[in-house]
This record gives sequence, structure tokens and C-alpha cells, in this order.
Amino acid sequence: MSFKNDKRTRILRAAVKVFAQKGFYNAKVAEIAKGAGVADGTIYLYFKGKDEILISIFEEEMAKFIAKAHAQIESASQIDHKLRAFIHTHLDFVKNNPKLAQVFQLELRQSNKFIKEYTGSKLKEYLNLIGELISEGQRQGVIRADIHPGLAKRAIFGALDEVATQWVLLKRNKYDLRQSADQIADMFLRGVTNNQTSMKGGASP
Amino acid sequence: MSFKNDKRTRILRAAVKVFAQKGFYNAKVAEIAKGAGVADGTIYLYFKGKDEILISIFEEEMAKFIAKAHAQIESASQIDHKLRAFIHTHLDFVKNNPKLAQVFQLELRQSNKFIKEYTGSKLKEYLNLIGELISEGQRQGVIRADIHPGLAKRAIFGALDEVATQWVLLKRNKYDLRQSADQIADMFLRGVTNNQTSMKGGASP
Amino acid sequence: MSFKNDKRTRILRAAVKVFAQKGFYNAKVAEIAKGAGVADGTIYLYFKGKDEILISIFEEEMAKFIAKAHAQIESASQIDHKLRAFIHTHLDFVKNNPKLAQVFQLELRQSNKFIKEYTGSKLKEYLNLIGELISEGQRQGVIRADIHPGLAKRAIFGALDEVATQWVLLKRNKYDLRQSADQIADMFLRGVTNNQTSMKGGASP
Amino acid sequence: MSFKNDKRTRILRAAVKVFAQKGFYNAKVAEIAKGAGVADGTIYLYFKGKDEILISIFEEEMAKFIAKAHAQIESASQIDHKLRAFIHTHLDFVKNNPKLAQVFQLELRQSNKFIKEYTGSKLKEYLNLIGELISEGQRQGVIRADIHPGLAKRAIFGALDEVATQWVLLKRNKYDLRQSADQIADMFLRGVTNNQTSMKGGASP
DNA sequence: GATGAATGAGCGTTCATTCAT
DNA sequence: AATGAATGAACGCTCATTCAT
Repeated sequence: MSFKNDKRTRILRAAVKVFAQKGFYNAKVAEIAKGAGVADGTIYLYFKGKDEILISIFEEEMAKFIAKAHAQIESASQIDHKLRAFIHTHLDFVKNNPKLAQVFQLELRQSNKFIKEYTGSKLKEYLNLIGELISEGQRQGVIRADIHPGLAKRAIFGALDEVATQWVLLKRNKYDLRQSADQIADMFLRGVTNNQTSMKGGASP
Repeated sequence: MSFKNDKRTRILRAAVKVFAQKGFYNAKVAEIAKGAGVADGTIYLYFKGKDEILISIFEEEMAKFIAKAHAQIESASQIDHKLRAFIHTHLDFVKNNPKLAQVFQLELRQSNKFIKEYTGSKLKEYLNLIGELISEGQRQGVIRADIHPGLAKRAIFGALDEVATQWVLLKRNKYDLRQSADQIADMFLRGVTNNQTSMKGGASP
Repeated sequence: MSFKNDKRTRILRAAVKVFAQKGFYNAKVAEIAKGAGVADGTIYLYFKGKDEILISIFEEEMAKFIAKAHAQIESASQIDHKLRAFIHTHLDFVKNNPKLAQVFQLELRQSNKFIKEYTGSKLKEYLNLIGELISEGQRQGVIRADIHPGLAKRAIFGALDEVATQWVLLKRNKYDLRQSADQIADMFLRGVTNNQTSMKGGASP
Repeated sequence: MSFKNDKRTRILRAAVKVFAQKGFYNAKVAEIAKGAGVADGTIYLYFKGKDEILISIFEEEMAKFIAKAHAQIESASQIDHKLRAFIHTHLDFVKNNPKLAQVFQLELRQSNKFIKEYTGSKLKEYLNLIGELISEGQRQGVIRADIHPGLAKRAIFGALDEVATQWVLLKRNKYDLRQSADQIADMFLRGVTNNQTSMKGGASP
């Protein structure tokens, strides 16, 4: 009534719930339809198929999330603070959206279509937030020039993703994600080693 | 004849081939059986189901791989070299075993059983190789004491995993994995920032 | 504007095209609507359903065709010429209206409704053209009195129908339909045997 | 137990029953399976799909029927008697196998696969029985040399087929098929006209 | 141990038709 | 009359797994 695309939104919302609860493969389209209060066939007016629902959830939530991450980055002035802000935003999202996180970390990867045919732009866009941070830092001379932004963005994303997945899998979470965020930021910014000691020269004097 | 578990081995070998070629969900048990030269039913004398074949591949290849990674680590004397050796070993494996890498990076994750019920020890064992490196480095004072080994191992593994997945997905690989390995090692050892400059103080003099 | 039932006509025209191209079962009502430039629902203002479109095509084209066949028959003076004219008209129609022929010979028969519930008058009317020719011939003494017109009309129609179907199926038509028409007329008028020889008495003297 | 292909036969038998009762499109594979006392999936061990069941029924019953028709033809000595025997055999089959006749005359034609992709040999073989009769008659000089056997076989088959279809459709059969057979044989052998009268010369004296 | 014929649960998707506007 | 978004029934087929031999 009040919203355009009312049904589309309702379908997506219902799908997140069902996917998180049953898993992608066990989720029945009929159940999503029921949850959304539409007929089974109606779903196919808005989405090409079950995989596309999943991918749409990803794309659309990512769009929102990218905007938020972007804002968080902008609110920091220095590169290291920006990267730290990014990392925090990433893990905060996981912590604050457990259902979506379940879908992103676990269910999404079970869709062949997503893994092997995903051509959407949001993931790339998200990764580029990191890539651009690195590049910017290099221009400022804060980040080493030999760092390959295209690799660094994958490494940082991969680290966050893995930690996020563990957090989702271990429903009773041993570690605090906020603390983890800080540690991960430290690792990437300063490395795991004691800076005083030149690693090149070795640990011994 | 000459090998104990001849059939078991043949089944696993055939499965790797089929999984890599068709993907886990499109792989048919009958096709694996045919590739292994056994009857469909025979497979169930050795494995509980399709997922268990996949998981067995993982467990057994990981066992070999862990041994190799362990040896590589041992062959280095300093912690940083050990970590660097580990990272190289990981990405070398990916590079040198494209079929297995495809299975590990992509197909394995489509198995609900693996994702949600995996209880094998090999992944943990593998991650602990990293964890122990970190701990050892901390005991030596080379690695900062505030690093949480349980988190660091996930972060390092995640970074490698993500890079490996990209490498598998982009069949024509833009970047050289050996070079990537060095960069990743640098990132984790030294961080991405210029060490000389205290990040706390900011980028400007 | 200018035509009464403009839309109805456009729907039928579009339907012939789509049915001939895709076959009755693969033809989508939506596609017919699109072809006719009307909304899906509009079709149901003019026809009860998909089958009825098909049947309407048949009925209406048959009406035209019956008129033509009738005229052709009338233009001949003798019964045998009339029958020959009829047969020619039938096969000429097939030859000159390939799309309609495809629909009549192949698609129409896939409609359960048409096969099992058809109650229209046109087919009967058409068959009666033959039946009446036979009867007329009998009154004139030209056609044997023991011929059952109701059976003969089916036999003649069946022969023409089968030949027409073959012609439609074999897109590259081996045989010439005009020549076939003459042969069929001969067969029914004179029989396949050499008339000189009494068949009852056998072929040998 | 006692028969090889026990299941295959049971499936075909059940299918004839269900197809005749419900029609091809309304027949459910599950119902055929139930009727045959096998699991749904078992059907697909013997047939590629629903259409193939239908086509197999046709091919296999035709094989039997061709043998019988062949024998009937052989038992007659003269060409005209042979053709008459053939026609009788055809319509006797229809009369004596109402369920099969229903499937052959009505349901078979609703299968797109059968109509448009049928490549089996039985129909051709059957038609050739007639074609060869014609040819043989021509060699004996009993049948006019200008008759095209390839066309005559279609005409005769078409006539029989149409009459058979009517007989099946009108469950309460007005006319006797044995009598119809004789009439049809007469029509094709002697033509519908009074032989005494030269048609060329016209009907009037 | 080995076989492979048999099982049968499971479901995404289409599309003719309807009906509120 | 016309629209077109919404409906929802309907089902063939696959294939992992079992089990009698």
C-alpha cells in the first residue's frame, strides 16, 4: 500500500528469514512465498529463480552496507584510522545482523550461481573501498609503496571473512568481535612482529 | 593387489576428478563409481555418502599437506622465515594442485555437511600450525605478546584462502602466486605501513 | 477503427503465427497477446481460453474455405469433375496456406478440447460437401448405390488429410500436391485396379 | 519372476490402461508406476520419459500387428483379396483392441514428440505393407501402372485411420466396422463410380 | 566384499486464467 | 472494454541411497 515494491521487499525479507533458518538448499520457494504473503508464482515476477533471490539479498544489503562503510571511513581523518574504521564496520555488521551474516557467510556460498556466475558489482565495490584506502595511503606515503592494493584488499577481506564465518558458526562466540577488529587492524597496520626489531636483520642482535 | 584399500583410493581419485570437473552438486555418485571402476553400491562400503567422499578427500589430502607444511616450517630457523615458508607452502599447493584446489576452494563449501557439521581434525590441525608459530614467536619475543594466536591463525588463513579462491576462480591468473605469498608474508610480519613512521603520531612529521 | 472486431481479428492472426511457429503447447497466450498488441487479459474478452482460439481459427478459416470449395464444386458440371475439383481445392489450400495447414494438420490435434469436445459445425459441413457429392452422384446413377456416403466422405477426407499431414511434416516436399490430387481423385473414382478386368473373377482368365 | 522384462511389460500394460482412461496429458507417471507395481523412478530405468512410454507402446504393438497383418495378407492369393484382408485386419484390430485403439487414434497424436520427432520404423513398415501390395499388383498388371504406391499407401492408410478415429470417438458406434472394411476395400479397388460407365464420357448416355 | 537394479522423496517453475482497477 | 499484476495448481524427473543376491 504505502510502499512501492512492497511485495519485492516482503519477499526478500521473508527469504532472509527462511534462508537463515533452513539453509539455502532446504529453503522452499513456497515457504518464502508464504512468509511474504504472496503466491508462489508471484516470486517469479520479481526474481528469476531461487538463486536470484539470494543474490539480490546480497546486492541490496551490500549497497546499504557499502554506503555505511563509506561514511565510517570518511569520518576518520587518517588512513590507519580509516582502515580501522572499515574493519570495525565490517565486523559490527556481522555482529548486529546475525541473520544476514548467516546468509552472507554460509548460505550464499552454497549457491553455485553465486560462486561461479556472480557478476554483480557490489562485492567488487566493497573490496575497492579497501583497495582505495591502500592506494590513498601509498600516495600519502603512509603505506609502503610495494604493497599491491589488489592483493591487500583480498588479504584483508579474507581475514575478516574468515573471522566472520567462525563467529557465525560458533553460535556461542568465544571472542569479542570488537576486540578482534582491533587486533586485525593492528596486524595489518603494524604486522604481528615487534617493530623495534628489524625482521630483515633477524631476531638476534 | 598391491595396495590395501585399492578401491577406496580409486574412488577418491575418481571423485576429485569428477568434483573438479562438474562441481559437487552436479557430480553424480554413479559417475564417480564408473571412474573408479566399481559398482555404485560399492562406494557405500567405503563412505557413508557423497559428502563423506568430499570430506575424506579433504582430510586425507590435508594430512599429506600438513606433513609437508610442517617439514617446510621446520626447515626454517627463524619465526618470520617459518611463517613465510608456511605461506609459500600454502599457495604453492594451490598452484601445483589445480584440481584439488578447485575442490578445496569451491566445491567443499557447497557441502552443507562440511560447512555445518565438519568435525574432522585436519583443518584445526592445519590452523594450529600457524597458531603455534605465533605462540612460539611470542615466547621468543619476536611476535608481539598482545597478538591472539587463535585470531591470528584465522586471519592469516583467511587471507590465504581468499587469495587462493580468487586464483582458482580466475582461471587465467593475473598475479603470480609466489609473489603474492611474499607480499602476504610481509603484510602480516611488518604490516602495511611504513614502520619508521609511528602511526600513532600520524603520517606528517 | 475501420474494422469491427479489430482486436479479435488481430488476436486470431497473431495466434496462427505463434501456433505455427511454436506449436500449440509451446505457444504462450502472452505471446499471442503481444503479437496482437493487446493485453493478456483482453484475449479472454474474446475467447474462453487457449483452445478456443485454436478452434476459432479452425471454424473461421473453414467457413471461408467451405465457401471456396463450394464454389469450385459448383463450377464443375459432372460429379466426377466436382469431386476432382473438391480434392484439388483441398490440397491447393494446404499448399497455399502453409501456416494454416501446419495449424490444421498438426497443432489442432494436440488440443484435447478439439479432439474430444469439438462440437463446431464446420468440419461436419465440410465433410458433407463430399457426402452430398456422393449422394448426388448416386441419384444420377453415376456412383454406385451401395456406397455409403457417410463412410465415403470419411474415407476421402481421411486420404486427403493424411496426404496433407505428410506434406506439412516433410517440409521439403517430395511430391507435387497437384499431381497427388489427380491421383487421389482417380483412385476414388476408378479404383486402383484395371477396370477392364473383373476383380471378382480374379486377375487370371 | 517368470518373465524377463517383467517390469517393463507391466509398465507398458499399465500405461495403456491409464492413457486410455485419462488421456496422455492427464496421465500421471506416478499413476502408471502404481498400476505397474513399481516405484516412480523405476519407469525411468526402462523409458526416457512419458513420451517414450507412449511411443514404445506404439512400436511394440505395431510390431505384433504388422506380423499379423502380414500373415493375413499372405493367406490370400490374389492382390485384391490381399488388400481386402489388410483392410479388414486393420479395422478388426481397432474393433478388438479398444484401449489400444484409443491410444493409437487419439492419445498418440497429442504427443509432440511422436508427431514431430518420431523416427521409429514401425509406421513406415506398416505403410509399406500396403505400398508393396500395390507394387506387386502393378507387376501382375492387376493394378494400374500409373498409381503411385507411395501415395496410394498414404491414401488407403488415411482412409482407414480416419474411419478408425471416428469409430473410437463415437463410443456408441453407429456403423459396423466389418461392413465399413468391405466398403473401403471396394472403394479403393473399384472406385466409387459405376465401372460400366466411362467417366470420361460423362454420366449421361 | 561386491553388485547394480530398484527405490521414492522431493520441489522449482510455468503459464493459463482471473479480477481489481 | 481493457489492462496486466497476481494467482496457484500441477508434476515429471533426478539421483543418492539401499539391499537382495
